[in-house]
Amino acid sequence: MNSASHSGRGDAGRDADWDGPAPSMAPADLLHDPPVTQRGARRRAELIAAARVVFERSGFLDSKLTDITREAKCSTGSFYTYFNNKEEVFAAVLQEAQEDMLHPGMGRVAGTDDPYAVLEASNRAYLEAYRRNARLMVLLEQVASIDPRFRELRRRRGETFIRRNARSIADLQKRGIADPEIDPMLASRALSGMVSRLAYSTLALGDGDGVDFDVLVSTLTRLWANALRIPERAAATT
Amino acid sequence: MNSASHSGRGDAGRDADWDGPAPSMAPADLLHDPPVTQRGARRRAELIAAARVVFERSGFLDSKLTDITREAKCSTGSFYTYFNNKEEVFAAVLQEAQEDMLHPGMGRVAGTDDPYAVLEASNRAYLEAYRRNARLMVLLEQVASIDPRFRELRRRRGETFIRRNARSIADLQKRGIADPEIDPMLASRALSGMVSRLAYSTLALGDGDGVDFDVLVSTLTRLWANALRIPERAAATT
Amino acid sequence: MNSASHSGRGDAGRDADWDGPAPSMAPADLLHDPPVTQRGARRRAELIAAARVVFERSGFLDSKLTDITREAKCSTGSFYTYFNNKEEVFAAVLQEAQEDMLHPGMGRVAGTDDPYAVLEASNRAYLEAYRRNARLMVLLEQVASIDPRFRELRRRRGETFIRRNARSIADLQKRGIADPEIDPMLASRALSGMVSRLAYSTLALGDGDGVDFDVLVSTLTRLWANALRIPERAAATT
Amino acid sequence: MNSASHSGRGDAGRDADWDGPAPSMAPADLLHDPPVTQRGARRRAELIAAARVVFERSGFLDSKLTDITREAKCSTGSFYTYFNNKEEVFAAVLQEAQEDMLHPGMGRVAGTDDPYAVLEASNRAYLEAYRRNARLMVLLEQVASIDPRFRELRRRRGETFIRRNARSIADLQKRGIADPEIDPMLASRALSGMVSRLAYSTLALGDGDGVDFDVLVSTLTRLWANALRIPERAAATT
DNA sequence: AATGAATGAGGGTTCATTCAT
DNA sequence: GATGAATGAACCCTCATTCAT
Repeated sequence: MNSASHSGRGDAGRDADWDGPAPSMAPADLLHDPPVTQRGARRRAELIAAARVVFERSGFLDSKLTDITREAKCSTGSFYTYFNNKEEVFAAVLQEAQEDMLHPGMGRVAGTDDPYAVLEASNRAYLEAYRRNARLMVLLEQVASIDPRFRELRRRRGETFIRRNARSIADLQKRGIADPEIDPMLASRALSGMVSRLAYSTLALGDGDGVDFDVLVSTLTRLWANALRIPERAAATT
Repeated sequence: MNSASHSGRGDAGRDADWDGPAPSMAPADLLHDPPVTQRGARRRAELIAAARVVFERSGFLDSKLTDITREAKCSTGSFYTYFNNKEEVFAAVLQEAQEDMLHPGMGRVAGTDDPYAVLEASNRAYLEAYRRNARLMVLLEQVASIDPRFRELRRRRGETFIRRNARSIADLQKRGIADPEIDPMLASRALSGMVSRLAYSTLALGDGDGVDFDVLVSTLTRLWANALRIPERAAATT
Repeated sequence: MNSASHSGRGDAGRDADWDGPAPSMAPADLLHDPPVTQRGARRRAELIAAARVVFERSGFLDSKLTDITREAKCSTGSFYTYFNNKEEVFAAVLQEAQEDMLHPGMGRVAGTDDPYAVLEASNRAYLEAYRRNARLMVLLEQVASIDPRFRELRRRRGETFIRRNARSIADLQKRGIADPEIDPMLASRALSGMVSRLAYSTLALGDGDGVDFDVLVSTLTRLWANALRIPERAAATT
Repeated sequence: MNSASHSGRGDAGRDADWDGPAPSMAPADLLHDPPVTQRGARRRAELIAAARVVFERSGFLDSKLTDITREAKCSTGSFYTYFNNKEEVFAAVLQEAQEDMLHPGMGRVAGTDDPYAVLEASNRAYLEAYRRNARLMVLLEQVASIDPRFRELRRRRGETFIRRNARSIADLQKRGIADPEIDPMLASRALSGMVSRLAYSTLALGDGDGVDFDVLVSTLTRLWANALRIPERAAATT
């Protein structure tokens, strides 16, 4: 049915059992009371948007709270009405991007069971989402390297993908399409890492400058498929 | 002769063309005048050792210069006799570890040409070196995410491995052992990334807790070999 | 007729000449317009009750206005409908307790003129009232040490007792029961201070842990009586 | 030999067993490393002197750190070389005054055993010391009402006097000079409180304005003596 | 060379009070 | 009257770097 997917929702509706209630990207322990009025909600949103702009422009460490409030055109005090500190706005910024990052709404390989095609579509969706949020990912790396709470958050985000893909791999093994000798979880860890790492270095940092996006997708897909010994155009058995 | 290697020195003496003069891990613009007297050299070494201890204990950002001088049992002022700032000591700390990290002195798979065996040995050497310096790698990630000079340094370090491995892949392709359809440089980028990423997450961060080291080596090797379609025990001779 | 009394109302009706119009515990310049509607009165009372809870829990300085409004389950803005600031609620809190503190409603040593008995009853009544309001007295000390207006208030409260007791002493001297050599006012100052100080340290702060309340009363009474050379069971009649 | 004494050292050399090593007025847990150089010691002293001036002028709460450094003519940073915060300088200020406050070097009633005379001398010494440090005592009251650590410090300071005086009382009782019915510790608590309280209100706050100092001494002494039933001019038995 | 005190700009954070809704 | 968001002056504290001794 489904296969390796960084994000695909081929098994939509059935993964409610994965991460519990809803995999929040924000550490719960630093959440401020949410605003009550409409004006409050608007202000909060403005601050989050401003924060994203400032963070992406200057990085987390070099962003001063006043930069954010200046960008949001409000007073310092207002910031503290909605957040307790810089970490907390950053968590809110991530929260906003979360949906797009975890469920890139992949290109729906409608009507195919070809694992290779599904894999490719899934990779493409993941990489496209990564590209859209590249600046944010750089930020996440930065903050994760500084603050353990965000390190944990990054880990959880990673685990979501890893488990999802481990399932796909196990599934393919069961169907006799993938190398049965390989531990699905560890393989997923390695291959998911391969994809996210390459995404980070090429899409976020701009390493290996000018790699063609499609080549990126196809190469990663081919390596992934090869690694698991998935036949290129596997007889898409009915 | 040689093959995929993260670190091997099978091609020793031939990499002079890589990074120019001498692949130093320290950004040149950070270097202080070296000490002249012998006592000075000792002091400097003590400071570097102390810095490593402090950095590994508290992270780069939370390490204060006074923490380092206190650990080194010397005055604040003395620090500036040997280094211009925190970045510079950190560069020196990395420099000290450089030898071990770039040239893990792999076990020289003496007398074999089997690409798979060479690959495995090479991966093992890399991962062992990584494990030895895990704390430092976490630090490098942290500092690279903060300071562009170290980001560049990390990039260069990565490129060293990537090019080395790209060369091995091209070589295997020429010998008809590896999938010729794949771009060696991009594949190397992806696979080297896979290895270093998994090393980081399992060995440095302790993710996927308790993965057996040998399983790590063999899984990565198998995935790598599969990805390139290298036969497991390819009759590599001739 | 009457004697040393920290609070007794043996001389009720005659103290109109003490502090002017009405001995209010609240500095007049702090007073807000009183509420008009009935709902307003209730609100105000709720805020005062909440303030007392919060003040006693956190002390004056650490109590934030929002703590009080949160405790009173009303908005920040509403606070300012009834009070101008923190000092003013505190004054209101004291006002509420004033009756109990100034006029402990002592047990009316009915039908006796024995100065010793009256003294003891009076001390007991004072200490009992002190015990009931111990937390508030700690607060008063705190605020008095911070705000001159409350320092003045505390002084006036003290003077009330001091003058009352000075009168008793003078009376006893006139009757030949107390040491005539002593200045009644200064002696009252000293002895009233002795009582209130010991009340503060033992009942409010818990010093000299576990002093029995009755021992406290009898010791203070004995010391007071001795100090003035009042005979223990003086034939006080006539 | 000796008798009630707030400070007297009639029993000098024998009280080493009272409070242990040395009754420090400063909470140990907030002490900064002492300066090493002479310049450092001077600076520290200047800051303490400046702090005392500022504290006495503006009170603890209204004194800003910059007021102190301005008064001491040094930078903000220097302050933190010697103290961690306002509390700590205040502790240092108290420390400096400690000697004078705990051991006022009483007027040495040389060659007399008359308890009354000793008592009077002792009270005089205490009150003189109090007068000298009146402003500081107001400060101590203020800070103690705010910070539990100083509340504890005040308590300990008080206990020193209380225990000292309790001994004297017990001693007099043994010698048949004082009322044996009274618990020495509680009596000491009450009477020591009487003295310190009156000292506070008259000498520090200026209540009962213009009480003559000698009258203060003699009245307190007489009340104290009376309270314990010490004969005015007890037969100073040889 | 070594020491450790001196510097001070700069940031985060608080919270009483005001005011638009 | 009630609400709760908005304000921003004020202050504490940090710490890399310099410099007198």
